[in-house]
Amino acid sequence: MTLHGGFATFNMSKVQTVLSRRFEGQLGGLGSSEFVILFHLSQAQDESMRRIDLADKIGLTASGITRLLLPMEKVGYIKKVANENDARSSLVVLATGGKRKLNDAIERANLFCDETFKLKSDALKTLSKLMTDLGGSVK
Amino acid sequence: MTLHGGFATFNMSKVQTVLSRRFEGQLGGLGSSEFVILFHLSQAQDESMRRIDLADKIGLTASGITRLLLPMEKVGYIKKVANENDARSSLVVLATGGKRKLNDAIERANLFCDETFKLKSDALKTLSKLMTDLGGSVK
DNA sequence: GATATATACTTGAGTAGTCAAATACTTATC
DNA sequence: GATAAGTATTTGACTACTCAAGTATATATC
Repeated sequence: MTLHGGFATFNMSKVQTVLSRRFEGQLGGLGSSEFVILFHLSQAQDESMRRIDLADKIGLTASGITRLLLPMEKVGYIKKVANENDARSSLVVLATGGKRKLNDAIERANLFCDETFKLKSDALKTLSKLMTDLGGSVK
Repeated sequence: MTLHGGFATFNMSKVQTVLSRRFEGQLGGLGSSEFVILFHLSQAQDESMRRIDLADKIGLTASGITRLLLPMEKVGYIKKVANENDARSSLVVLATGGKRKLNDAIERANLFCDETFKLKSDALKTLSKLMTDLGGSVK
């Protein structure tokens, strides 16, 4: 049945908007995309990435990244560093302000996740795996 | 492990944005939320719903619905009908223009789904069920 | 080593929402 | 039947993006 995919995406869209709206309220003034950016930076080698790789990683466009990073640089969450090997791209580096904010947000996020997913841990494992697979293959 | 939920939602967010961006391109000028609205209207009794129920169904706020419906009424996809039983709310009714547009979009959507989910049909069934459950329980 | 093509990023203009406050009606309580 | 509290919708001001086009640099080809 071909609409399987359609229904899955309808509901995914709903779950995602509702969840991320609620999630955002728990993040201490951080947008959920900002949180994800800081998180990925913290996991990356040297806590830095090219903007384009960041965009791919989280599924936004390059221009979306530019617009999101602008205010984050102003308040000192990230820094912009020239790329020696390729002058077209600059590197985004996690700054100390961003590290502090991220750790704070992770604590809140953990509480939120515990609360939200308390009773659904089997389904959650399945979901997590599915999403990780899909997240890697979608382009 | 508490971050299970976090990772699941990160990836869900990515899958969702990427997928819905691509989906939208296949819809013949319809936004993906517009598509979902028309679809739910077509399934509803008398092809009509209260705005607030529509909002709950698809996970948007009432004001989001207001803004989305405005242009859709202008181009004749839906109509606004007073509610006899409760003058606070008006009913949204699927109009002929919307029906035509929806059928057209469903055909395209089917092609898109076949194409996108071709090789992933097991995972898809699981995903579909999971999302339907979650979509019902999330609030 | 010029020329074409591709990549990384930014910018202008627009869209699809959000939240908080305002309006208009309904329901419950006394 | 007035008054309070709740529900449905709209509006103003804002955010978080998108796409298309532009700029700057890099890479491949001849």
